[in-house]
Amino acid sequence: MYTLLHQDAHSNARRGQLETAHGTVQLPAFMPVGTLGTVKGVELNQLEQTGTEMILANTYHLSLRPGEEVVRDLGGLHGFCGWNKPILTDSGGFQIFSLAKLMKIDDNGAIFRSHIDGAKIELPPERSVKIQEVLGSDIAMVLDHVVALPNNRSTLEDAMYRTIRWAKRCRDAADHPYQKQFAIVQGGLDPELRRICAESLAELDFPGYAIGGLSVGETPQEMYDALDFTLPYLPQNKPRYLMGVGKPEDILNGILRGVDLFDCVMPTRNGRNAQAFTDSGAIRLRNAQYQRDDRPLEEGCPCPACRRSRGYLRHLFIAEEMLGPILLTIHNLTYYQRLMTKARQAIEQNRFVEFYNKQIMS
RNA sequence: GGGGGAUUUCCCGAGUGGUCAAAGGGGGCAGACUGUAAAUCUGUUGUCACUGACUUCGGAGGUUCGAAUCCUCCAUCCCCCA
Repeated sequence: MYTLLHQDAHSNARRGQLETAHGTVQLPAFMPVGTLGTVKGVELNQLEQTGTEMILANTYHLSLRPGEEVVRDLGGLHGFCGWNKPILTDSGGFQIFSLAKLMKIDDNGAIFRSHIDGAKIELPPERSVKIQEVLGSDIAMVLDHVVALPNNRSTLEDAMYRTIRWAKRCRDAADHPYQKQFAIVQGGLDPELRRICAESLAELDFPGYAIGGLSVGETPQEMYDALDFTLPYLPQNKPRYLMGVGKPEDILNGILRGVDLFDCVMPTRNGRNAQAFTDSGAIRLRNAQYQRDDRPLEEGCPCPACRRSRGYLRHLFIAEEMLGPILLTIHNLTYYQRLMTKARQAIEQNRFVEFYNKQIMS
């Protein structure tokens, strides 16, 4: 399912391809987040025009609402939401972190209090696998135990070993004609824990590997260091996915170190919150300085937002018009996908380091 | 003509003797957002020489150690009776 097309001559950056039941994804790739089966505010044709090839949806959230059987009866995740390209589902592991206040965990699994109606939701690894199979995503993630950083070693260690145990259970429970399962490396910022986790999971021979438990409170440099001491222990011939990351510079740092796949809410959420990404930095459109700014967000950007002036886009946000969040989300996704396209080209030409330096400087 | 009620910081509005530069909204300004409980949240919003001082609660005067708060007159607006 993974093909390494080209290895950059001067860095660990790799140009690859990921084949799934719903199409091929060019790597490195960025997946917009569509937790509930929709990339918030963006129609499918618009999403395709941003250059998006794969999106992410969420097991926990879709299981609560509308329920995985409903999704199955409406054509599976692809038919349900209308996106006929690759979809990856996260396992609910991130909710163990983000909904920690509503969650209890033991070795059997996570137990949530539904954030919608308070109902008790049991999520052992086997159930996460089953939900994802019923949803019918192309790639399913194992249920992992995500903990916040910084954290003490015993907590990190427990979460890491539990993640390995759960990965085995997920693999054993998996039974689907085309869905592939990715394992997730935990271990916080501890090199030894990361190595043990990566090596243990590698032995289980998953079709892909993710690095999880990052961008949860540590500094960017700590995250980059964690990549440096984790990636060497992951198989070269399998795709590597850095979960939940990130800012454009984080993504470039990931690619530089050999990451193939990313996802993050940042372009969509920040777009809804009036922040636009550009090569010259983020633009906070609500700021007064843009009131009479007649320039587009980014010169030469083909997205629909950039057919308007910054002043107009600001007006949409100040007036709380829904078009503002929609346009800015599309712009940010266009920006992210353009960045990925340029990164892929740079790798092919063995010029990724040069490209990286240029992007980081600006 | 007589009686009653109002006038608060950009707006609405709370505040009836000190703990009031004055609650709470709104608006403004700024910031955050990394496998989405997020079209959300946070800070700030009289001036300055800013751990202090000064100016401010329709206007003017007065009572008091002390007034947005009490008294007098004036201005403007609203309601009721003629």
